[in-house]
Amino acid sequence: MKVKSKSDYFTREQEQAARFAKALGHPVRIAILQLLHSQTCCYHGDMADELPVAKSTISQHLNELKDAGLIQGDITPPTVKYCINADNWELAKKLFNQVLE
Amino acid sequence: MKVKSKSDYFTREQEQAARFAKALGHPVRIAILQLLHSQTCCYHGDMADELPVAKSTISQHLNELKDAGLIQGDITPPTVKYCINADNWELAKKLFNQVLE
DNA sequence: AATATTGTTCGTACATTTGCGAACAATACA
DNA sequence: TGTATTGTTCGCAAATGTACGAACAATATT
Repeated sequence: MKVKSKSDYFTREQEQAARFAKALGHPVRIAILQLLHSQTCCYHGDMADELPVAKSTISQHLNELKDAGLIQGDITPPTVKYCINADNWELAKKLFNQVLE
Repeated sequence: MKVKSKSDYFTREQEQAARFAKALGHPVRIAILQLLHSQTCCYHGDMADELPVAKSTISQHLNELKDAGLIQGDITPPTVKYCINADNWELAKKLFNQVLE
């Protein structure tokens, strides 16, 4: 007998808004997004120089932003150039504004 | 000898944006904000009826939203009427929009 | 083939978050 | 004074998040 799954209680918009918000919910990730947006610093290594955390930690934060769809990586070894996913960023802003109409 | 504290690496805006975002980073809390905004359901008990979590869990989520400054509670025992903190909600939206200019 | 550069993954440790039911507090009512 | 009603707090368990250095992978350079 099938019990109503938890994901049925929330709309896709609610889940998506929460997902985006969670990804933004750390100062390092906010800073990463701003660095990416400034265009002067799209490479992982450049960010590691700017931010007060280990590069492995930055890798994790980059992954979370990537999984949330807020950024995308352009791999040309040995460097990786990260960019903001403009479409999803717009979507995120739209959802946030939409939460309270 | 004073070592640079971690909070010095991020601006107040970055910290505040991350704080708001973190508070929004859960479907239940998104739903709570929307229920509050709909005005038909400002009491804790009403939310407990709508949401698929225990009332004690809702209490925790309400506290997190309150601590983040996104809502405020109007206590008239035995009920508590929660309302959105409009000023901070505006600030949050402003900060989110401001993150990427 | 060695070496250097860039970034990810792994292993570990610790803190925070999420969730529940039980117990508690505070008021209103019988 | 019982007894509902409404929410919060407590105690616990499990999951997730944060952070680091070491090890690894992939390429470019010597």
